[in-house]
Amino acid sequence: MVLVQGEGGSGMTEAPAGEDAEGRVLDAAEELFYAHGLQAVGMDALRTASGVSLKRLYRLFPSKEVLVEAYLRRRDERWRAELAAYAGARPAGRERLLAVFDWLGTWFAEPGFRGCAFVNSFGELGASSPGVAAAARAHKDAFRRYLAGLVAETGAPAHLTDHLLLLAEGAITTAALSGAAAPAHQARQAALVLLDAA
Amino acid sequence: MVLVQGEGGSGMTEAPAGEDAEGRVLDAAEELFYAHGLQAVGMDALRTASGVSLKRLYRLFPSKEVLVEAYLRRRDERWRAELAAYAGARPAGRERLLAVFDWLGTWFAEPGFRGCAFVNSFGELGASSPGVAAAARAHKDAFRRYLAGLVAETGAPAHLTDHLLLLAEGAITTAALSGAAAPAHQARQAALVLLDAA
DNA sequence: CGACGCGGAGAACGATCGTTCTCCGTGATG
DNA sequence: CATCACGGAGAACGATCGTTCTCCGCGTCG
Repeated sequence: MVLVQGEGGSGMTEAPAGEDAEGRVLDAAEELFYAHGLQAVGMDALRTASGVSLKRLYRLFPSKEVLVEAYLRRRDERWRAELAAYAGARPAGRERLLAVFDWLGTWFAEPGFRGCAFVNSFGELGASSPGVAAAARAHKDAFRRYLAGLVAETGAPAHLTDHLLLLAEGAITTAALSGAAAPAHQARQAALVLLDAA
Repeated sequence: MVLVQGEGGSGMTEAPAGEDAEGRVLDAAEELFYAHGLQAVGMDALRTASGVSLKRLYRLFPSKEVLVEAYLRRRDERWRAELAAYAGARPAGRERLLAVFDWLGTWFAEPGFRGCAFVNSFGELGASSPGVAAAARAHKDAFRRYLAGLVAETGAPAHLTDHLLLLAEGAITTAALSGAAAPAHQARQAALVLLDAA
């Protein structure tokens, strides 16, 4: 009967940080994994940062690899939701499509910006972890599909999607390496040229 | 007197693989670090792959970090030399500039291609190793300078350099994640549009 | 021919990591 | 009030890593 042991047992016994244990673990994972890399963050650091005991942590995520994949999944969802919310506030068409690059600019300017979490994770573990590689590919595919939708709204030919995707990816990488937000504006300018030529 | 202990002592005692110890270590480092990542490759794997004893390895490179930076330095030089040789064989101007993207296509199609070694290294250790971060920035700066020279040869405005740089970076990342060489052609098409519009 | 010193193979060392286990306090239950 | 099961803190464990040390063979030089 009581074998459920799913959440807090008898309904919300304690909730120190206004969130449940899984949420606090994922918050800590997102902050630490993104800032320091996957291998550089140990389970003990996650435990300290989240305040969730090691035992509970391993019941929620049976291995570090599972936790890493959960981190990537949630980051993908949040990242795309943020982008969609930002661009969705602009009128459909060229303006919304170009807003993607404006949003990149605000992202690049955030403190602690360190490039694309999926590119970084893929570079670090993609060769040895099929799960990480698959998560990175899924993220990029989803981003491309979103971009394709915006391109279609402008009536531009579909192949423009790939060109703009390259500009966006290049801007993310270049902003991460250089530490500047300027690549977002440069990408927007180039995108405008491609859009006008299409 | 004999305190020099620089190379082989009394002139080339043995050279199993047609190269000196430092060269063999760097060859092994380039292959293993690029294929598996920096942290995933231990000094013991380098020793086995290079055939150079641990003692000698540590005399050549006093720490793993020094070896990693030497690997990045040499990879930067070789990468740019290959690119320059390929593009330099084409007539100066638009053709040579576009040849950069052709060369990217041949690179992407190589077996074992796993993206930009500098982006991968930066994502993995850039946050904790200033040397790795500096090497990555130096590589990207050098590539940008080379591209700027080619742009200047075409008579196009200087700001085209940054736009083409974003296309190239985006192609590298996208090719790595997707495992396809197509991004090189897409980037070339987009570059042609930008070039025509300039 | 005998002593020496360099270099290689690999054991050893201390640190750290992912994962599991032990011990103890606590809160609910009869 | 006594019992018990659960969860937390953190020690323990085995593996692995970067780095150093030991031991030994072998070529060199007086």
